[in-house]
Amino acid sequence: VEPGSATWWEAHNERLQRRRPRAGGLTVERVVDEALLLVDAEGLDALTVRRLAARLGTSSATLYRHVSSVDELLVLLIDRVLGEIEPADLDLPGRDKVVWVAFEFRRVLREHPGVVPALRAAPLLGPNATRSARHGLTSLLEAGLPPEVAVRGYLALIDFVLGSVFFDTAGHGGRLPDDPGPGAALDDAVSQVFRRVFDDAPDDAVFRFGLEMFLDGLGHRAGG
Amino acid sequence: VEPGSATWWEAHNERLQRRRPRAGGLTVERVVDEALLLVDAEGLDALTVRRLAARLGTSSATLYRHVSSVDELLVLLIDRVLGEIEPADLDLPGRDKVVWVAFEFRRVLREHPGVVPALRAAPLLGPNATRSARHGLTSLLEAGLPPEVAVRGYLALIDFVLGSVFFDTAGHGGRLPDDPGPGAALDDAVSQVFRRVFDDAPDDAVFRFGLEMFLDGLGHRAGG
DNA sequence: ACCTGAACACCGTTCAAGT
DNA sequence: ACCTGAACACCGTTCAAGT
Repeated sequence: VEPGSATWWEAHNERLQRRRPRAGGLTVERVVDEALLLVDAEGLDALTVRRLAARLGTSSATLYRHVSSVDELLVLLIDRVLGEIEPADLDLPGRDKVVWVAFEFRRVLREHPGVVPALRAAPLLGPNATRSARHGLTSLLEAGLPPEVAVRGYLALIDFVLGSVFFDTAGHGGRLPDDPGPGAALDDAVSQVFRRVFDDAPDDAVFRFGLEMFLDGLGHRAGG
Repeated sequence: VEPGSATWWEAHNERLQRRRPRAGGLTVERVVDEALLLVDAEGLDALTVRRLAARLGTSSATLYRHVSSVDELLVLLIDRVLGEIEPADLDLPGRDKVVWVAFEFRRVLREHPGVVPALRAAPLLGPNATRSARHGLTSLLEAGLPPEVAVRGYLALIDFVLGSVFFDTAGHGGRLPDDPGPGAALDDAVSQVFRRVFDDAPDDAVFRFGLEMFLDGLGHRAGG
């Protein structure tokens, strides 16, 4: 069974309930927590079975008694991170709720930039992923959107947030060069426009702008 | 110098002009072309120096005479792929030009799904990346948007396209399970909504929807 | 029954030795 | 001057041997 698939998650949950206490006190949760600490500190490349084992005071072979492959570890890591998403306050007006959903998803991913590439490892079907999808979609429905619009809208919104975070957390200081040097590649009329706009733009100007565009468009469909 | 940075690209271009013909007939272009074939056929994980060398009939050490690291190879690979983006037809009306830009970027990435994670390796400053950024931004300016709006709009649009492609090409059949099985994680009221919408939705329904939302929002700023 | 050292088949990268 | 076999320091994963 493919780690991260619906049937895998089912089997995983059964496994968790069936387990007996171990001598070493090592649990899947502890392994995943330590993996996240490692990724946060040194990036996804630093997450190797051997290094993780060393941090936990065991050998790599021992880790395979808790996690059956690196892929499975990544799946658990992602859902662990998505668990940090907080649902929107119930009293918020509709549009503000949608804004909250977008910013919360973005905040959590930006706090753990190393895990971003791992989002591609498997579909987002873990308990925390489905919980936040439920909350997100509910927010859009409460904002007055008909179901068809809300579902497409939620998924498109997630796409936009992920794309923003993908570039923002790439670790090369953004898409524009900090130090272009003389005769740099972007040194022409178009780069003048890019530069002029960015010289005084806050870090999340593009994200806020894109989100506003999107919400304006959504607003037109709210009447449904 | 960091591969992919503006100063690196400058040095790279000089290096290309200064080079003399090699005995084996192996060039950087040939190495990058073969790398793309390999990634298209077997995914990014299959792209190793050793395997690439074998396909080119040499040893791994020899490849290091053309490309100084895997990171550099990825940077060249990305710009190679972005070179397949075709500029919008000059006669298209403004809004259609923007739609073209989004769909072209999406088309090219979907044709080479394996390279998507590598987009994070370095800023997009290669010759083909800057050329298509120039064309894209020009299209938004021609659609009647003031420069500030056009720049933010272009970057937000790229974010959205990348996010869509990121999930669509993940190789696990999308974000929703094909075979949920009995009692699957999403089997509740919200999943009913997701399912109902998706049962008859074409593959790119979410992308088209998000793009329309975004363009509607942009349209309101065109007067600026 | 649980654990794990040692091994297997791979990596990226380097460099001394060859032509 | 150009090339490259062999080595180094790593990987993920397995399994026989230990407790």
